Amino acid sequence: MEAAFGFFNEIGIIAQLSGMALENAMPEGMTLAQFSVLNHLSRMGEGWTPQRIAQAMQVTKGAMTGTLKHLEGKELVVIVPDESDGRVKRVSISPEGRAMREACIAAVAPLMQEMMQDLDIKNIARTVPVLAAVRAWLDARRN
Amino acid sequence: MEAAFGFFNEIGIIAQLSGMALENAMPEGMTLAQFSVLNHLSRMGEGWTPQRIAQAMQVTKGAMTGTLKHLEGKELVVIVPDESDGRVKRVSISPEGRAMREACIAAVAPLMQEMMQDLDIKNIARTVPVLAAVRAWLDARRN
DNA sequence: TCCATTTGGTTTAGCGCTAAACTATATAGT
DNA sequence: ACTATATAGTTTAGCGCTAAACCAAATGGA
Repeated sequence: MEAAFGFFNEIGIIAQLSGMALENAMPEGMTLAQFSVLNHLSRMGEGWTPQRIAQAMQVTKGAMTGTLKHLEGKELVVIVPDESDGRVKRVSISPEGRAMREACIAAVAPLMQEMMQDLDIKNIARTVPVLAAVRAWLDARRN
Repeated sequence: MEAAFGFFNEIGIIAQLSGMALENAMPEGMTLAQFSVLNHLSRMGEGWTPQRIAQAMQVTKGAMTGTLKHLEGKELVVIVPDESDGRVKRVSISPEGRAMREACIAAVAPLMQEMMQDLDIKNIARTVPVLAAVRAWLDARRN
C-alpha cells in the first residue's frame, strides 16, 4: 500500500521532470505531444485518422484536435478530408515534419547518452516490463 | 537508447492513466495536486510557506499559487501573512482539510488494493529504488 | 543612509489534458 | 424511405504546468 503510493509518486515526478528536460532540449516550440505524433506517423505510415492517432497516444480526440492544429500550422503535417467518408480526415507527415522529427531525436540523444552513462541502463531496462504490465492493467481497467 | 526511450514513454503514459484513475476515484473536485498539498501539510506539519511547498512538490511557485487558491477557496487550508517577514505567507491545513485528506485516501484505497491483487506488488516495489535514482538524477541535472 | 540585489508571491500567455456539449455524416432497423 | 443511433471531429470550460514579467519587502555593501 505504501509501496504503491510511493511508486505512483515517483512516476508522476519523473514524468514531469523528464518531460521538461526533453522539451527543453528540443527545437524551439516543439513539445513532447507534437513530437510523439510526428514519430508515430513516421514509424507507422501515412493516412491515419485523428481519432486513431488519439487512441494510439492514449489521449482524447479533443486533445488531438489541438495538437494536430499546431503541427498543421507549422506545416509539419498535412491534413486532408477522406474521399469516401465525409466525417473523417487523413493525416500525413510532410518532408519538413520528417526533418523536424530527426532534429528532435538528434537534440535529445545527448541527454539520453548522458543518463545511460551516469545511471545503470540495465536496471532501467529491467523495470520496463513491470511498467508495461502496470500500464496494461490501468488501460484495461479504464474501460 | 531504445530502452531509455521506451522507459520514458511508459512513464509518461502511466502517469497520465494513473493520475486520471486516482482523480476519478477521489471526491468531486479534488485533484492530485490539491491532495498532494493536503497530504504534505498533514504529514510534515503546519506553517509551511508556499515557496517551500512548491519546492517539495517540484513545481513552480506560480503553479503553487493556483493550487493553494483552490484549496483556500474550499477552506481546506488557511493562509495567513507571516508576522516577521512581510513577503512570506504561512499555510496550515484546516480540520476540513484533514477530513478531506482522509476521504481521499479512503477513496483511493480500493483501487490500490485491486491493483496489488492483480499485479505482483513485489515487482512493483522493486522498481521504486530505480525510479528514485532516475528522479534524483533528473532533479540534480535540472540545476 | 541609500541603492542594488535577492527573495516571496502573483499574474499572464501558452501548451497539454479531460469531459461534455455540439455539428455533421454514415449506417442500421423498421 | 425515414428515423434512431453510432462515429469523427470541433469547441468550451476548467485544472495543471512552465516561463517570464511584475510588485513588494528584506538585506547587504558603499
